[in-house]
Amino acid sequence: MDVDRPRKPTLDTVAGAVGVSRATVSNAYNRPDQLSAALRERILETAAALGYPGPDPVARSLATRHSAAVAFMLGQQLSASFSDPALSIVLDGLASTVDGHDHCLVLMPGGADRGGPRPQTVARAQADVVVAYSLPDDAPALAAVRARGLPMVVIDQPVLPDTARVEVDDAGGARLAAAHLLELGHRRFAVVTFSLRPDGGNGPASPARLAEATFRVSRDRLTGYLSELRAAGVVDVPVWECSGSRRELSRSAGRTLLTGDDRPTAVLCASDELAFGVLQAARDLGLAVPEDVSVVGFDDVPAAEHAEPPLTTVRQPLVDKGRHAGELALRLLDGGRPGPPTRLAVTLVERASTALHT
Amino acid sequence: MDVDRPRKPTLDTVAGAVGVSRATVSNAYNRPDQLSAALRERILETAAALGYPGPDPVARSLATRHSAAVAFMLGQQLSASFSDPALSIVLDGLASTVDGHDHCLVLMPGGADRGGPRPQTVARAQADVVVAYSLPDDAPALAAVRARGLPMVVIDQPVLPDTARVEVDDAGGARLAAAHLLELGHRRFAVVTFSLRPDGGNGPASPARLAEATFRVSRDRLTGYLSELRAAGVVDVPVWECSGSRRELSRSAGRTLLTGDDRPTAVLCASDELAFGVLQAARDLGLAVPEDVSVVGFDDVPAAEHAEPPLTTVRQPLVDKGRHAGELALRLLDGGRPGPPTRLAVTLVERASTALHT
DNA sequence: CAGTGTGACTGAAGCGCTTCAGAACAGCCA
DNA sequence: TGGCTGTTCTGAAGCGCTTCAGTCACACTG
Repeated sequence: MDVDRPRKPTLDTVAGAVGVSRATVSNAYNRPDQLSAALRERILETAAALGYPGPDPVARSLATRHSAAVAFMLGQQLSASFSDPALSIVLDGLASTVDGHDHCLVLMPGGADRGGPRPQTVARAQADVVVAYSLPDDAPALAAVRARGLPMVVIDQPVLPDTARVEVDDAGGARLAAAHLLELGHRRFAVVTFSLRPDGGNGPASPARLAEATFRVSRDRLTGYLSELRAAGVVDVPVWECSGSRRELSRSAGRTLLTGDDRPTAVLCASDELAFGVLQAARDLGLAVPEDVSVVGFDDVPAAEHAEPPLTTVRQPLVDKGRHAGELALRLLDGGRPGPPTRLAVTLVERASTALHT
Repeated sequence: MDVDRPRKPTLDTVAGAVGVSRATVSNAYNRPDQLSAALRERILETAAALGYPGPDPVARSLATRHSAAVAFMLGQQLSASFSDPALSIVLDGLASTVDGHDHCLVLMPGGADRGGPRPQTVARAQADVVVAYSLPDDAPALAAVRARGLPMVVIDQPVLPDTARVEVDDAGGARLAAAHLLELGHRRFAVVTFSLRPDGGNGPASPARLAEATFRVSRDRLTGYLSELRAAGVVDVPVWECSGSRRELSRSAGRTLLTGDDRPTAVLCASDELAFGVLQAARDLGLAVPEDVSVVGFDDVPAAEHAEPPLTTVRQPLVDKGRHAGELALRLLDGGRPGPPTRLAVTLVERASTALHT
């Protein structure tokens, strides 16, 4: 039955039909200036008539030695993105930049091997540059990229030799937020963070665990918060680690943290999403925000503005982050050198979830 | 300067170093049973020593004529996923299925050309099966897949000849929800939906516009709601179209819809996310849910259970949807035929956002 | 000892394309 | 007419791998 199924047309088929060489047909697609307009027209028409969909991308990649694709490695499951708007926004910025230059995006979700994608997955990906987003420092996927000799740009991650980097001053931003609260007169704090390590830990985090954090973002924000507080003489601040970034997790964290007489008057969260959960917890407990407790987030996702009350938070330029990463990737693709890290600015956005401690 | 940079090692390099044929090295990676364990060991060691990262994926794809990748086409921007948890969950199900079989996921976000990815992007994607998710019926990307002769599985979309399909009974689910409300005694309704067409329309939707909807999901859910109501004699139900699925959009829709003396006593939403906005709007207006107004959603995303009040909604198996699509894609990849559509069941989940109309 | 497997390895074709050095030819100027 | 410059098209090499029909040597049978 397969016998008389017509084979898919190739460049040769078209060349044969038109009566020109294969090179000419190739040029018709890739270098219109290399042949007369009339012939090109004829070739394209014949191709259409034969149902030839244009040069095969794989063969083209092999011949040109680049695949016109950038791979994106994640430090978490994809489903995490619905509870982590920051990820989707960054990814979107990246995708549109890359797509605008006719490159594809190969997605490699993490969560498998120490937080990152499996090395095997990396080895088989058809891409010639990869961008890594918030992987744990020790993810094997990182080494796999190395092994393939692919250029890499990292976002929200520690310095790796010979990679392009876009980074955000997480620690500085966190310090801004802590300083703000300190200025408002707060002295009793709590901190809520997302994962420190990809092991599902959930609950109060010991100093030992803090020291062992492998997710750079959690580590930096946390360090920023705690160091600013310590500088002001505030120590022994309880830190609660959520195993993910879903607000339900921080909601129950909040309910524990905000119970008791010596409850904190201010809660510093590692992300807006976590802050939303804490806001919820306060409501659950009948506490008013910001009258009874101040809450700050981090990221300034679109929903922060519409929260109740509108959330004071540290804004980081999420779309730019993705876009920049995309541009760096494109540059590396063109043989550019990594260059110094791009550092994006963060700012404190004061809204209604923080107030003077009375 | 480039002159003495060592070229990347290839299969040949390794073969030469070990003193065997290229075929044997290839076998070492792909068919361990074709050579002695000792030789294989030696080959792998030499490869490691030379820094050979394993067979080049592109070359391998060309030779084997399949790329071990599945492409995923979206009917919207990627950033939509943070306001559309359903998308992330489906995508996650798909990604993990596909990755579990050592296949990559090539992402092609939409929003560009009549809602879908650009045909050009499709033409260049290195994948040998594509999954289309909620594209408008007339997206050019669909034709581009056709032209390449790639097998396709569609999710949430109308029947296309010769494609595998996973579908959900959207209309039936919607009818369930409407019937539930009818049973509770409601007679004054409003419907809030997301986009009917990818043109950014936002506001009350005329019957003409309803008739022209190109997003199948919106169309079916809407039709389900309205037909069930009509069957009960309820007509002239106002429909509000939001230009996206963000809850801020439905929040303002809700504020308009729920104002006035003859305001609806029940609001049917095309998704949970939209329902959350309506819940918010009711709160804004000082209306109690479900006492003053009942609200139902659609999807049953994780947050529905934690909403205030917990949301009555139509549950569809989101993870299964992605997983099934992934499995179908893998089957098509293996040369399987499309087969009849997989239809997933929906159920009504009654929670606290709906009550008797008193 | 011829005959027959069998396991281990190889040669060469081929996947569908790009690219580059050149061939062929026309037009132009002196 | 002869040399030159351009334009248009071609031949062939090569991208890095898989695969399949063998070849070869070696043991095992009767």
